[in-house]
Amino acid sequence: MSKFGDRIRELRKAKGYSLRQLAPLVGVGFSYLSKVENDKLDFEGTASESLIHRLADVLDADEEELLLLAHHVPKRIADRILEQPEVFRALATLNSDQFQRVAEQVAKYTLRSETRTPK
Amino acid sequence: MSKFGDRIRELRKAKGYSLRQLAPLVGVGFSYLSKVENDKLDFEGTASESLIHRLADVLDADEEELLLLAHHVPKRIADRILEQPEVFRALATLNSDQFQRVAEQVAKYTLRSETRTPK
DNA sequence: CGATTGTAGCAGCTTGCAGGCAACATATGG
DNA sequence: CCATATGTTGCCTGCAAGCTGCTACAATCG
Repeated sequence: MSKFGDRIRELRKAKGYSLRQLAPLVGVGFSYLSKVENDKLDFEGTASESLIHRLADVLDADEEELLLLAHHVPKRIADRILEQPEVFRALATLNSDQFQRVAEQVAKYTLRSETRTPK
Repeated sequence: MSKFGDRIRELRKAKGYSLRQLAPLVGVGFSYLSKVENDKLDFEGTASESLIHRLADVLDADEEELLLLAHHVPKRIADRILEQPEVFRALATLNSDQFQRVAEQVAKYTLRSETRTPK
């Protein structure tokens, strides 16, 4: 269940790259990329944030999505947490129902701004 | 402006420990502790999460508070983010007003459960 | 004064992360 | 069948984080 690796492979194929083609574009060896895609890294863990950044760039992907799949907290979110720790600490304490309601409120605000720029 | 170091010193003094007394209790050298308190570490960065954990333990402090002061995202919060990424991504996108309103809703829920256990 | 405390510099050392390399297997097309 | 492109895997290495462990020195205080 390595969603991250699967997603990378998906994106790579969508661009028609082989491992050996993509590797130099993101500045690593092709064998390392294979391990990343199959979650077979020597150590316990995932690709570095900087590699994910380059991958997102070259593959025209959503960097935050990739970071999250690789179990990294994106900086944009981390910064907010460090600015307003109490809010996030409280948020993490809520039960599912309460959290769900907060999520709905957040969704409302988000929808509103998306509605202003329709296709 | 090293809030973290200052807080550690505060907690240590409150317990009446000297650097040389506290150091063995958390398993590091006293000179290293001094550097931690003064934010004068050889490298760019902060104390490790494991050291912060032991400090919180020995000093009877709030581990999450210390982690946040040291610019680490506590696991409990990180886990929530990885479970519900979309919510947190949206949350980080809100402007100050919107965020403020969400914060108030969260605070309400939190207050309610605190009210059930009065002093 | 002498003992304790904190500050600071510097030379290591250990571990884990990040990635390279070479050999191998597999597949595909002519 | 061969040649070439592709993906997989094991081992090996470089480097930086996060310390240790001195040493020396200044400040404080009883």
